[in-house]
This record gives sequence, C-alpha cells and structure tokens, in this order.
Amino acid sequence: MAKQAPAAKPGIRGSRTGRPIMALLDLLGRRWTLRIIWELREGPLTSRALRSACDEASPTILQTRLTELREAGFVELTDDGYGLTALGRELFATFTPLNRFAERWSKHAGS
Amino acid sequence: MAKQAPAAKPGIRGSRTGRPIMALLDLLGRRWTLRIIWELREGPLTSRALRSACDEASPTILQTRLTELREAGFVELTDDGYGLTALGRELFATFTPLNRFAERWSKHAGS
DNA sequence: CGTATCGCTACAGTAAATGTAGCATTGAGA
DNA sequence: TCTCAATGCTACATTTACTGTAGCGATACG
Repeated sequence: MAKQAPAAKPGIRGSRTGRPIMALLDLLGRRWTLRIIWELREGPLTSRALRSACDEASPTILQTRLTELREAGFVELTDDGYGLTALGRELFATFTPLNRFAERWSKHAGS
Repeated sequence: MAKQAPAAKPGIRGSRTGRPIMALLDLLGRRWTLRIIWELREGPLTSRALRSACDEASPTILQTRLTELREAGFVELTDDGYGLTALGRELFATFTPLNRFAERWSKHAGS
C-alpha cells in the first residue's frame, strides 16, 4: 500500500472515493483523533497539557494526529497552544449529541 | 467470545473513568468501527457483503469489531445478517450531521 | 550562566491490523 | 445422497500502527 500524494486529503483513506464522509470517518477513526478534538473543546491546550488530558498518550502519536488534524483544518497552533479552528468547533458541535447518547448508552448496557 | 461481565465495558479504554463519552470515543475511535456502523445504516448485511462494503477489509478485524459492537449493543446478528439495533440506529442518528459536515469540509479543502 | 518550558523527534519494543487461506455449518439443487 | 455455494467465523505469518522513554533545539526568565 504505497501512499502516493493524492489530490484529495493526503494520507486519508477513502479520500479518493469522492465521498468526503469516508475520508472523514477514516480520519476520525484513528486512535486519539476523537479524543483530541474532545479535549480541545473548551479552549487551546499546550502539547503537554493535551498529553496529560489524553491519559499520557505517546507524544509520537499525538504529534502525528495533531499534524493530520491541522492539515484537515480542524486544529491550529496558536500562541496559547493547540486549539480548534472554527471548522474544528463545527465538527465538535456535530458530535455533541454523542455525549448525551453516551450517558444513555451507559445506563442501557449495565455498568 | 465468552461474555465477561466486568463493572464497565470490557476492553474499552476509558470505560473506568466513569465518563461514558470516553468509552464511546474509544470504541468509535477504532479502525472500521465508524465505517461499519455507516455501512449498516440502510439495513442488515451479511458478513461478506459488509466486507465488500468496507473495501475488503480483513475479516479478522471486522469480526473483532462486530463482536465489540454487539457487546456494546449497537449491532446484532439476525437472519438477514448483521444489522443495527435500535440503539445502534440512535447512535447512527447522532452522527448523521457528520455527513453534511463532511461535504462542507471537502469544499473547504485542507492544507 | 542555569533552569524550565515549549513543540517536536528518535527509536526499540509491543500491540493492532492486514492478507490469505480455510474450517464447520446450512440449505438448495441435481 | 452427493456436490456446490454461501454463511459466520478463525488461524497465522506479515506488515503497519502505536507505545514508552528519552532527549533534541528553541525560547524565555532569573
């Protein structure tokens, strides 16, 4: 699976299908991606603060994800650290209902 | 495939934090999970039809994800194949806005 | 200068996913 | 009954992704 530089979103599986949702699902379906967006919801965090928020995940993978998220236009690096862009906040807003769903889910399936 | 019954969600990172959203983000943030739910949106698929829909992903990992999704209560195996449960359809509904967002995002064109 | 943080990277080790093959079961057809 | 095809599912070697730890260069403050 050689990854050439495609015209669509670089390195994002499914981005060549012409179905943006596939590219988005692929990007979001990578480890820590959803979590990062979630942790940045209330404002920018420094790379190390983000790492703490993400349960001390490996800086290697956080850096990788942050780069992907920056290329996707969801995250930007400012003087205050990493923060969601306007687009990123829109994305976050789309899965805000997830939070309420998660609460219902946790009651449904025991625990 | 033995149904273990720990306090939280078995094998789901963050399920012990008491924040269901973390468990859900972890589950959804695994490769093919979002995609599987997406592909089942219009009705049940057999395991092999699902595999085709998922770009011929490895049956090993699809089986793993399907088991996780079944344990989470999002997917069930019926006579027609794998399908979303009522809960699974609710979950799908929460990220339906993602589709529209993805369209906007693709026009925004990152990087 | 010394120290402390920042963003970021190297690298060995481990976990996860892939790709291919195939098993056991079921049901339809000859 | 004996194929034949499709089902859900698994084995296993290879490849890729991620982890954990350490540390770099740059910047800032005393």
